[in-house]
Amino acid sequence: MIFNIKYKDINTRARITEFHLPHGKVLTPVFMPVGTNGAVKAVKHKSLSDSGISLILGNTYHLYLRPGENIIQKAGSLHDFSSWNGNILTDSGGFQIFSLAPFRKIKEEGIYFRSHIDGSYHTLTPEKVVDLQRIFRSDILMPLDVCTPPEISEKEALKAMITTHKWLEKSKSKWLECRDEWDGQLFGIIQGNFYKNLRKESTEFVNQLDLPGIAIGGLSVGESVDMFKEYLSYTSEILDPLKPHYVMGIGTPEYILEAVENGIDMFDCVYPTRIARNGTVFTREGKLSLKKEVFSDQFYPIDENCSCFACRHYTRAFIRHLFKSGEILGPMLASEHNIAFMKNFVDDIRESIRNNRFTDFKKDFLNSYVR
RNA sequence: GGGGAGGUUCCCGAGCGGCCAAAGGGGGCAGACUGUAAAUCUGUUGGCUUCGCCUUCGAAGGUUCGAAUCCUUCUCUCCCCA
Repeated sequence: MIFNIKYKDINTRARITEFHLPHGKVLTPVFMPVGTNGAVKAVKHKSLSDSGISLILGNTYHLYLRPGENIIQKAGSLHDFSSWNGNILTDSGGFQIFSLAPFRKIKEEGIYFRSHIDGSYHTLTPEKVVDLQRIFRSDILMPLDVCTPPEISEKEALKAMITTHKWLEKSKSKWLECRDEWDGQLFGIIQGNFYKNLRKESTEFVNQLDLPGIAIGGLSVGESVDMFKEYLSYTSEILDPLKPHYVMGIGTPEYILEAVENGIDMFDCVYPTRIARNGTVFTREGKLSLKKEVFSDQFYPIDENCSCFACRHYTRAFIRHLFKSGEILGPMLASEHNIAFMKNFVDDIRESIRNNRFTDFKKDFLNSYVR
């Protein structure tokens, strides 16, 4: 994969990079909206491409259970199946092992779990997960990993990390075997929970595997903001600087600024689209919970300076009304706005890095962004 | 005009002598949401000087130690017959 670091901030580790994937060029820092089932919930592909989104997520675990890889193979690829012409990064299902814990058992060779849909029994191994993503023709593949919650013992964290490492080696071998079939890029995932020695070991392990990209996993899993910052900073400092850096599962504008400052290039999160569906939108002044009574007679856009469809055509008062009435258009407009917001936000971050004023940008943003 | 069924807290609706400021929905208000089992979930929803008191179950009286629940009258709504 062609990967170029285009600009580096002089005061922080923030940087602008560019890489080429089978479905187009990606400029970082980039925010990737999550489309678990091949669609960003409540958002049309056209809205995404209109907003300049070049890379979205899909989820191997979910797509494997439904519709199943056979259907996607028949369709040609996940892109063909979903009619999305941009890039797709597929997450492995490692996070589902974590979030659907009651249904699964982790063994050395893989995970045994019951479908959350119909209770049927399944097995996912690292090899199988790579193979599924091969069938999907994912532009970026994520390996199966073991994501763990905060406050587990060091022994448990070590065990999860070792499993993750073994699985990553298997994933790499499997990926190398089928590389001539398509140009999907496998990233490595760092684990190690909240133990610095383990984080260090995991980072070094992933670095030396020399994969196309590196992801920091196991953050934003319920730890405090301070813990997040501490472990983000600690881990990112020892990443191979010549690879794309991806922090999985963030986030909010605050988290993203923190990540960018630490040299992170990519991030994904359900947060912007989930809170949108639940009635909350981003603005540069902070979040607005549109269902609140105060918005009932605000006959102007969510954000005057936003050029998204929702802001060009609808008022806060009307979108609030849509939410209160249970109209599907409410979540659609809010989701579209939040995605546009995140896109504009990272565009501005990139601009500030290019002008060597990222630190000021961060300070100014946090000043006006009321939590 | 005759017969029947009813009027419960913002709405629908349970309760049918004390455990009732009154189940359960809905609506309202507020909070949460971070590699999506989420167009979801949680809290709250008569007032106050809040381990207690006051007002409240169509209205007014009555029975009772005690009434949303029983009795009387009035009033309103719905259904059937004329």
